[in-house]
Amino acid sequence: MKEQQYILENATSFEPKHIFDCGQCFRWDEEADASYTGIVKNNVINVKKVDNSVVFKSVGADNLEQLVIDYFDLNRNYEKIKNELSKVDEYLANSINYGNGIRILNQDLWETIISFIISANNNIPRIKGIINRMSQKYGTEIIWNEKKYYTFPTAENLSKATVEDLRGLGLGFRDVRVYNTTHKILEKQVNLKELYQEKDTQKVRNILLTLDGVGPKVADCILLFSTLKRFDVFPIDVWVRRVMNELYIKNEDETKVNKKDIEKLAKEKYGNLEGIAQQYLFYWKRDTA
DNA sequence: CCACAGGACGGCT
DNA sequence: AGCCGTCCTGTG
Repeated sequence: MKEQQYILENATSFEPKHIFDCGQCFRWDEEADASYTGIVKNNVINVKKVDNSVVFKSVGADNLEQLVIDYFDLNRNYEKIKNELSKVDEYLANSINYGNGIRILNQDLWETIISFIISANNNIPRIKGIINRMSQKYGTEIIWNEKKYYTFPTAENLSKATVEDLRGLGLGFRDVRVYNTTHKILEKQVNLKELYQEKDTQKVRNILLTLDGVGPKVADCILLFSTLKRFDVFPIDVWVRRVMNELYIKNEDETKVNKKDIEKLAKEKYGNLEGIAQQYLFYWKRDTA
């Protein structure tokens, strides 16, 4: 396989660390040379920021440039988005300054659904381990620079795993959820392609909520981080609850803060860009914790 | 030994 | 509709 390369010049709003460390993806690892290597669809891609350029390398991709433009959402003007959101208040402006290179990825919908079901009550190292083992067993091998990588398994391949198989990979109580959702999607009880036809985010969200293991937070993550690409959602995890409480609500006990209140506040302040605002706030709060 | 980590679910009031 | 115990596993 011949190695391909694509270089993005004058890359503002593109910082690999910000992108890969803001909790939206699980298949990227940092290399010794500060580049990142990850798996996108059937490709292994290496990303490195050099001065103001970003160098993408891969093998086997039909069109690396198009793949990268799609995945990293390069046609979206983040400078404009950041300018707009920075006007909201000083808090958000500061968090945007902190995570100025964040971009929200266009990740495969199926992969995003399963990944975030696994993320429930879980931490990132373990989530990544589970997904790696799953891919190793049910994905396809790719060799690059003499190292083995594995694509995320298709629904069809993953459906060959029994609940016990999944438990063996370390999914814990999420095994049944992944099993049920895999089969539900494969049997088209939920047709993923149809989700793209529906404009109303809440209707898509309600459909996602019928999947086992998909609750409010996971549904919002799927809507935001996948190719569904909805910004009018506001995933609330412990970190977002914490930061929203500290900045605005100021309840003595953050666990008592009502999710509805946070959602209302986010909608009022950040409007239809609330999903992107959430990423800056989350990254800032979690990274400085 | 226990607490807890990017929640969901089900069985209670 | 809200509250709360429970769910597997690795780490501190």
